[in-house]
Amino acid sequence: MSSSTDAQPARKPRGEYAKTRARKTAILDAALEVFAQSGYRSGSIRDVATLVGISEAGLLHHFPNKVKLLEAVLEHRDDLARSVVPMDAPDGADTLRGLVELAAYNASVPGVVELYCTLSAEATSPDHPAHEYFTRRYADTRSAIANAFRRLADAGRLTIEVDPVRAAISTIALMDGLQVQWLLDRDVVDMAQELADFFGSFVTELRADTEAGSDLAELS
Amino acid sequence: MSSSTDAQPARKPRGEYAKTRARKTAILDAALEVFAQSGYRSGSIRDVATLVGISEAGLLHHFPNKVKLLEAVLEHRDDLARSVVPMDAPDGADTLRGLVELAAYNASVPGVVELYCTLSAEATSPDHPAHEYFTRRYADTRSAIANAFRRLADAGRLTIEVDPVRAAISTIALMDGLQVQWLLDRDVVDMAQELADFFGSFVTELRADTEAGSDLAELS
DNA sequence: GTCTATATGGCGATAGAC
DNA sequence: GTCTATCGCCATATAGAC
Repeated sequence: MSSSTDAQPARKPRGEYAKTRARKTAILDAALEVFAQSGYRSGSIRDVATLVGISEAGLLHHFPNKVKLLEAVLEHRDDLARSVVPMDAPDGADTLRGLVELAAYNASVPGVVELYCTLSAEATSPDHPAHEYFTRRYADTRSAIANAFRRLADAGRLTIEVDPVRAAISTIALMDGLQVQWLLDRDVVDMAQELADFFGSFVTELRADTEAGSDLAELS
Repeated sequence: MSSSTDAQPARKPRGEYAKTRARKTAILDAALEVFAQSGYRSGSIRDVATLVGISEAGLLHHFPNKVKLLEAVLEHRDDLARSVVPMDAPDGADTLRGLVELAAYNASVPGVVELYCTLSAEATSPDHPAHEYFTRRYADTRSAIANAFRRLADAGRLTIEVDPVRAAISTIALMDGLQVQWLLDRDVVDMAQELADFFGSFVTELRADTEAGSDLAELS
């Protein structure tokens, strides 16, 4: 993505590049925190810069403007999520288990959860800079989860007849909605448990295999 | 709530009061639209005033500051929601049906849905002016719906054993999450239908009685 | 009850020194 | 690569005229 190394091939073997990269990830972490707290529109580049300990102009050297910064944060985050959930596993149950694990993991990073809740709501407006991103992201997630349900249905592991796409919609809705309630009152809501129970209500043999996820859940 | 009629009992029978009230509701409607579009933090009093067709100062005559305006909008909206959903009906099924009807009605007022999605996400931050409001509101709604499930369980109308509070949590989560997806892509999601199906998966005899709600759903 | 005018301050972004 | 300084804009809120 970045073009900072395009021109110079192998001259000047200084430690500069590593330093820049460290600074960049520091900025991304800070941006995550600020955007999570205040949303994108109200969160200020100034706050991010202060949190990192540099000036506004210093920050804008690394990310040319606020929108680019947001996009970088979202991409950064998506890489991580993709590593937790095997979205196109041959066994649909693995995907569902991955989602439960993700819910459990999320309970350990409230800042990230806050960012996504706030942003996905904000980005509902068509003129929001992340609107396209979220529209695409939801469509992709929906079809990936629908595929998982389809594979489970083919394997005869669904106890009732369900429309895969609609089951995917409900699954995502449940995950999103649980996050809001969890953020407002963390003692009342166990996101991973509710999600696992939801799956358990129409998928066979998911519960027994999901112990790893349950262990993770106790970290919260 | 308002104190504009407190002092003067019956003197000066002019049309002034009515005019003020009309202006006030016009402001509330505009505020709803602006806050829905941009969220509370980014939505500006200036935009609201412009939309109504008065000046900023003129608006601030009716609502002393931005926070008071937000509170008025939320109260205004809650009155309406309460009139749709019988939260403590003796028959729990009536409450659930009310929720499905509410989901169907919501599909006809995207601005309101947007407001609540954006605000509830924003208000997740403890320092948000509406944080207390949403915390309390979610707790109240949760216990009301839990009561409905409890009554249904007592009447032997639940097909599986469920914890009333957890069922309430999932119900609310589903409703909230469906709203985000619906706002992003209104053709893919039918909020009322998904909610009704969810209830149908463990409540008996809800489907047959809910025709009125289904009719409403087709308005979207 | 509504206006204009203004005080005060935060915002994103740019220019140019080091 | 980071800084200071600054521009131009928009925000909430107040003061005072009409």
